[in-house]
Amino acid sequence: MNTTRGDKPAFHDGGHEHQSCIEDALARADDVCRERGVRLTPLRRRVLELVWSSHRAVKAYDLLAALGDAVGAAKPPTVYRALEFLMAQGLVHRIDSLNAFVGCPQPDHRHSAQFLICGGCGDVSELNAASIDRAVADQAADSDFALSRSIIELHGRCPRCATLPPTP
Amino acid sequence: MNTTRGDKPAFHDGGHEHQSCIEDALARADDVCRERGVRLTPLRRRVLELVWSSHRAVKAYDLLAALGDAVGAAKPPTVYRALEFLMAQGLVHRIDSLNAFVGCPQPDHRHSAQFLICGGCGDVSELNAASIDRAVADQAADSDFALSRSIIELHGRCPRCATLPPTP
DNA sequence: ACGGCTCTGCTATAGTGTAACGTCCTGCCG
DNA sequence: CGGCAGGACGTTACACTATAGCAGAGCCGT
Repeated sequence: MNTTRGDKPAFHDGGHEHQSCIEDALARADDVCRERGVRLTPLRRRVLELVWSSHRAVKAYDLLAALGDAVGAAKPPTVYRALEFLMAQGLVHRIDSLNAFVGCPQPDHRHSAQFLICGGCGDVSELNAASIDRAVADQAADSDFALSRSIIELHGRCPRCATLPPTP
Repeated sequence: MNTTRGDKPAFHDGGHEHQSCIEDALARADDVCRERGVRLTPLRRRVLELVWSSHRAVKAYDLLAALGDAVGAAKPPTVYRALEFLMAQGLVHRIDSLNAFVGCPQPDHRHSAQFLICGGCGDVSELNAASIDRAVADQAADSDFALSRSIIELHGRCPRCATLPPTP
């Protein structure tokens, strides 16, 4: 696992036991929803589980397909509404440059985040770099700009994929 | 006018003579295309002019509608191909969080950029803040991440719209 | 039980973007 | 001059992303 705060913060190693990532994320989600008095319904929980099924950003229609596997296929509003709830609770983030969604490892507190997006394996790693926040806030202030939301999405290659050619 | 380098870099004042913004942008585009030996065809030039018709980010299908005004309506690939060319030449940037496009005031050289996006008037201002670039590059390096493209889109309120309530 | 609320299902449609193929134009070379 | 290669544009069709609006089901406090 990673903390996004250690010496080498980002990206999971290839062999990590991912099932525990999912379980941890769901447990954290249960906690924050209970604390906030909001309902993590079975549908929402299932969508969150699917988002966490990898460390890649997941497309809404892929979630839709995964939901509809067994039963009659789910419809778009179903998954979009679940995602809307999960985003409102900070349980998932939307990656605008991919039209896709990724689980948040730290849903317990509001935070601005930055995302490292690997063009090789597709894995997304969330940073919470105070230095970037500070530089952004300073620049906004210099322009008398009242900042409300920062979208910072950094594309490139994770350490494991660094050797491959740049296939954007 | 603004330079994005002065004391208060960003955002145009309300009363500026915008026609000269358009003309300047087209003149710069003519220059860089001639220098690079690429063809700024009438269609591409017209699309660029439409992108520059305001300082807001323009949606592809709005361009499409504007193009089709008089004659038979243009089709999506027409405008997307023109935009693809203009982006390849650095003449416009895509704002991923808006699915929209904005003219680049400095197409003559490659640069990473940050965008201030006002939720009030919709105007977009391009920054080229070395301090943000540096913070981002440092964080990427800390994660052994080979950075190739930075998407930094900052939403908030420009100075003139700062007084209004936050209507995202 | 009742009324109000939230959550979910469903239909339909809006909005965004691309694949694939054909034609024409332009610049180049023999 | 004639032919050719590549780029630019037109057109059709389609894929993907997202939301509006309404109906029914379940939960919850009174």
